[in-house]
Amino acid sequence: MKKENRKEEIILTATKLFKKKGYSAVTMRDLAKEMGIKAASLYNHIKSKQDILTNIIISLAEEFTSEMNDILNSDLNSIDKLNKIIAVHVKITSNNPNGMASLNNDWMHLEEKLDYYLTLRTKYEDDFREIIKQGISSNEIIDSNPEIMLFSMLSTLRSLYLWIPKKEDINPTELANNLGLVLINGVKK
Amino acid sequence: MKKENRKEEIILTATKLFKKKGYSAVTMRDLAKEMGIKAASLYNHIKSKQDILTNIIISLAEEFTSEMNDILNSDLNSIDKLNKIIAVHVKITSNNPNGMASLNNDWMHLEEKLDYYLTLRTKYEDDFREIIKQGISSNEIIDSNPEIMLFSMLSTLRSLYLWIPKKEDINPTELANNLGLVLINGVKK
DNA sequence: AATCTAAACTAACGGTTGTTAGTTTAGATT
DNA sequence: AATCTAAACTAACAACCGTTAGTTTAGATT
Repeated sequence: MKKENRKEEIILTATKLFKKKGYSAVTMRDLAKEMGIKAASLYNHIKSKQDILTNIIISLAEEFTSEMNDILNSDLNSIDKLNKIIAVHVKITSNNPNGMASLNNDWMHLEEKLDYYLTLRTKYEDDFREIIKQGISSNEIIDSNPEIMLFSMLSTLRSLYLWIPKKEDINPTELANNLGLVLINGVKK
Repeated sequence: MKKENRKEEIILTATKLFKKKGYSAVTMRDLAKEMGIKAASLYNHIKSKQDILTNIIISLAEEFTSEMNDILNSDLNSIDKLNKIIAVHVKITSNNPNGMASLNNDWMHLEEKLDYYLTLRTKYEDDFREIIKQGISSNEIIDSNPEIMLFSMLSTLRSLYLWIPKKEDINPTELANNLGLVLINGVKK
């Protein structure tokens, strides 16, 4: 099926445009023009505009869920689990920074799949929080507000999509390491 | 002029809707319905949809600029300057979390004022970066990549708008203190 | 009582939206 | 050579968009 190739091209182009202007501001005519075809032709490959967004977001959300499950099933200590989470965010974001923009900013425009997305997201955050609490119990992490620590780390990781494309010179492994140091050890000497 | 009151009500309502769905997805009819009037009536008070967005974003951006200037003109050491920056973000975001959503997510839909906004933002980031570098020079901050430290702190601070409204029980001063600890000292024991 | 005015209203505009229906094109398969 | 099919096309749709023009309403000022 060549159709799948073309569909992926369309989704990739849409992802780029969604990053720049947001889902709602991108029209099917914008997308078609960027592809060099007419808007109606898009419908030979995709079901709807909605369908494109769903495709972008759900596949990423499921990737995060899968990686989190691997980490939970590992026997790493809490700090190393946090380092692993950081590495996962760097990896997934490096592979598709534009898609991460949609995940972060346009999830509310999902329709049928909105509830499913929210389920995955809540589960991910719960798992993340549990790792932090576990680290506090085992005396690896300071006994401070776990909610604030979760929020701070997750905010930074969710913003990677803005930052990674601007620093193509830095390599993902090195970035994950440096980021781990800053997030886990702080900036103070 | 009573007109100013009504205008502010409209902007406040628009800010709430923009937070929920983004600027492009909110129509003037949505906004009017939320106000309990007809779309055309909005134009007795505001110039255009664009004008509302500009109003929301530019006033916030100028507030940040002004606060940053105060910090630069202070004689605090670098770590205390960082703590001050954190407190400023918590304060401004607490006062207008919905507006911060527009600042973060809809700035690209500014038209005439886009260049001005970008000038303010770049200046703010440059000043922030310079404080970090100064802290490295004076041996207060670890000699790690300042770009990564800037990115990490700024990401967390820019995400406060998502978090503050969900935690109304926490007081702003306490939040700023805890956040300062986490961002500056890290989470590791 | 007559006048003014802020703020709502109705009606409509030209343009844009996502999408469908039906048609054409050109290369691959029989 | 005849047939099939993926993928483009043109044309059009009903709905919705931001905005303007002109009118009505009701309370305050003269």
